[in-house]
Amino acid sequence: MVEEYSTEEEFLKKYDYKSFERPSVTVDIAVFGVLGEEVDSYRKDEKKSISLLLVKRGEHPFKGKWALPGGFLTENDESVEKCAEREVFSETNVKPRSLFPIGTFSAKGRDPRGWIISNAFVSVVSEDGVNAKGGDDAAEARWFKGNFTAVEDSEGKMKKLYRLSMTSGDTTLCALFEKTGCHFGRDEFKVVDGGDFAFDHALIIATAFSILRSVAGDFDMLFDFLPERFTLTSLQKVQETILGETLLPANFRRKVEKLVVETDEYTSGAGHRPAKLFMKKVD
Amino acid sequence: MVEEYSTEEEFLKKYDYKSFERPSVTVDIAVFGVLGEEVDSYRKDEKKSISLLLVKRGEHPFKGKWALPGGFLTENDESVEKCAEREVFSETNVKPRSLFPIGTFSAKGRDPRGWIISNAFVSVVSEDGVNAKGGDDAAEARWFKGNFTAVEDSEGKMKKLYRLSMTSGDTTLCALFEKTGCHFGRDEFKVVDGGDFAFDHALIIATAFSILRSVAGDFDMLFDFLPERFTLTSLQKVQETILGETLLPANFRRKVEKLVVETDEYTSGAGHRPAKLFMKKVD
DNA sequence: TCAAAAGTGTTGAGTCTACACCCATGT
DNA sequence: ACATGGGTGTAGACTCAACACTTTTGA
Repeated sequence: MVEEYSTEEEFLKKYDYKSFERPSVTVDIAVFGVLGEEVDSYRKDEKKSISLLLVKRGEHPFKGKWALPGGFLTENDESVEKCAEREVFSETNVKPRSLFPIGTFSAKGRDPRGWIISNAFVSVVSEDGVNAKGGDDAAEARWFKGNFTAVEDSEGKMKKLYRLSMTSGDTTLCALFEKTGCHFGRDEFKVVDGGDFAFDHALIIATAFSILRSVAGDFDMLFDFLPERFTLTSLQKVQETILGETLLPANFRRKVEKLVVETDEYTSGAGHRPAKLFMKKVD
Repeated sequence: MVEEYSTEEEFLKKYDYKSFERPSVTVDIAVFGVLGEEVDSYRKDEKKSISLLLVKRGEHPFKGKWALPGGFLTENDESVEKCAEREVFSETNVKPRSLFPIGTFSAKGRDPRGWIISNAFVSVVSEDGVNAKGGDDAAEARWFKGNFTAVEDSEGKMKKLYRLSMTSGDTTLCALFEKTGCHFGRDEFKVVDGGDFAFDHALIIATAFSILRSVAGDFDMLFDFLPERFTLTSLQKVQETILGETLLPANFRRKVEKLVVETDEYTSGAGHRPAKLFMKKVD
């Protein structure tokens, strides 16, 4: 490689870029949705919660553990985004509304099979087209209700601990993290207890939750969780769910009114006053 | 691989994760600094400008073109961050203050040598310890004064065009982009004219500038451009340079006063009233 | 009738912007 | 003396959180 070549063409013919030691590359996607739960009274609206799609691994390593959907980058010249889109579709039968890169995870030892690095993404799917099912190599795919919050440390100690808790039916997965810093407005975490997640997926999930929350003010992203037509309250619920706090309806309406256009449609059959349906403003 | 293995151990022994087709992996870093330019009057302070480190390629492909510092991930089990840090140090002799992942670039055809994907980073170095010089395989390393702004389209056409212009001495590099969207608060660009940059580095640089600007309000990041002790005006200049707009000093001081602690040191010999030196508050 | 959500109006606290003004320095 | 940046004060504009209040529906 220190040899001299006179033309680029000649160089390329002799150059073997595969002759070096190199990692294998995977893609993992944190697919988020804001899904509804049934509720008691006919008057009340659905309670929403932030949900994340996980698949139970059908093969070694981590056979039987829960992991993010994803897979190897093996199709020649396929981009990581295309690969991520393909993997999400094969697990959910839904084309993701958006796909956002949240970093490459490449810490030593993250995969027992060897030197394998993962390009992680956050993806958002809308509540209407959601029907997860285990596809190809995944034994089972399920939506987990997720929660990622700072925990109060027992008096005195100043470590910033965060707990991830994910529930689906009778299955609950937990993990514990320490916040190690904040750069470029993005929190960084270290795993204290990886729980029962496969690979380093606990860390990827924590990062995904943190980044999702940090962009909770971006309404273009919030729209992706909803159908084309939606009520302002459902939009508010999405933001509240991601932020983990409630907002005052009057103030929320004023904030979003420049970002939406009203339609002439209304909801009905909800046990209370009908709500006007809105659409995202395209301008 | 569809065979059944009873234990994870047995599986790992037989599993050859390298048997699949896979890309080679590189790391490219947009190293930013806010550097001063000499000025005429003894009274005036240095004019600052946002600068980016580029290296002139000494080898094919793109021999003689300017590229971001970077290199292949070839050292077994090395993480992408470690690799990026090592590459920056070998080009600048400066440990980067911070390193922020801005995505993986993997579009088909981005590298003429074949299927090679790049993990891109933004890095910030402080103005005091900057002494760029061409290291190992790079023929020459130089700081380019950079500019990335929207251009007014000649009447009517609504395409959102952006121009990147980089200057170092008598060398000027230009490229043109179209903004294709905005997801998660991050602008996305398509190359209209890649100019004289190597590989797809025009696109990586545009993305880097855009992301840097989007986090210009994060003071922790701004501090990384400065020495440990600094004047409030120099901090203001850094933010102004990145934002591309001027701010009112009185308002700026009020905004940052909670984020810094004063020292008992002052500047001197500046041809005007001395300025108190401040430090980043750690809390 | 009434609980729940849809939707409007208002007030006061706090923040931000723009500008006016004085201070200290090296040549 | 004076241009230049360092630094403080303040009035008006603007934004936003909080709360009060009216409307409309399905059972």
